[in-house]
Amino acid sequence: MDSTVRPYSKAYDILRNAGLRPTRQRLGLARLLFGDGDRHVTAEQLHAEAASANLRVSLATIYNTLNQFSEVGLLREVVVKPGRSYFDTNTSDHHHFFHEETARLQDIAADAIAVGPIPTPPSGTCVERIDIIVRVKKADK
Amino acid sequence: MDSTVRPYSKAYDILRNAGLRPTRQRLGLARLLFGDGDRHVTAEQLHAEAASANLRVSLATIYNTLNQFSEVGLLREVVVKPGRSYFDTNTSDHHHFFHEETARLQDIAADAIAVGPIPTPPSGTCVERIDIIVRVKKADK
DNA sequence: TCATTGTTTTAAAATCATTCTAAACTATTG
DNA sequence: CAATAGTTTAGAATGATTTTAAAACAATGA
Ligand SMILES: [Mn+2]
Ligand SMILES: [Mn+2]
Ligand SMILES: [Zn+2]
Ligand SMILES: [Zn+2]
Repeated sequence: MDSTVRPYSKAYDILRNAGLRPTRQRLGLARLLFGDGDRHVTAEQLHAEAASANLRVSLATIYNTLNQFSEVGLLREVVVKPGRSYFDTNTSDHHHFFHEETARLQDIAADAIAVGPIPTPPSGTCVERIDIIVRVKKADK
Repeated sequence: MDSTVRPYSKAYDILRNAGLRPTRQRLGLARLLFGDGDRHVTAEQLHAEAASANLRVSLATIYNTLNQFSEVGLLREVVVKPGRSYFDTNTSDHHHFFHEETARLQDIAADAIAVGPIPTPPSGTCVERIDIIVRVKKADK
């Protein structure tokens, strides 16, 4: 609870619960990712942030960690832009604004968009997830 | 109209109307893309299809053409999967099922999903497009 | 505490989709 | 046709991501 006194205890618990070894790199990245509010990060962004925080982590480890965290449900991958993956610390049901110019994602609460019934999925398939992306751009004056 | 007699006349008109020179490559690709119903293709798929149809086109030209067609509104790019771009011959307002296992897209008519009002876009921005992707997977028995 | 063992990290190379370059080719216009 | 601008292409380059294999580390239980 008191992350001033034990700054890694929350990260530690998150990793323990997920069945991942609490290594220095994973603890540091978990703290950056889950320390403070919901986030949408790319691998490069997180890598830069880790460097700023004096956490030495290779880019390969950033990718490994983001993928592992996604596999165990700590993160969710969001696909909005060709050639780049975003990882979302908000794993609950919700949607996104995507700012085309700045390439930033912003959450939309699930209950902020009323979606009617979805057409019956093709036979033999079931719905796994519904993604709604509201692409916005700078309002042209 | 009668593409049996003048097999390229439709493709020719499409290119003329779009202000693109009717080259052999573009005519052939337009015929593959727009010849018969709505399609969702990747660059590699179209390249393979062109080869099967004895149309010699480099992959660079496939990419150039898909991008040019998208710029003039003949195609629309759909982002559903990290690391791969899909191009949709259906440029009208609609949504998609995405089959995770087969990586195939399938149209959902715009009026088949009732979407309530979207939350007000962040200040200074306006909505450019709303993408809904219903991810489906094989129904686990 | 220490040795053992399996896991993780990493630098570096590899991969894959896509774009770029610059030279050869082609459609268009006069 | 000739001249010109637009197009195609092989091959190189790019950029994100993954893989490799060797070194570093965490866990376990004498
Ligand atoms: Mn992934
Ligand atoms: Mn593009
Ligand atoms: Zn989100
Ligand atoms: Zn479509």
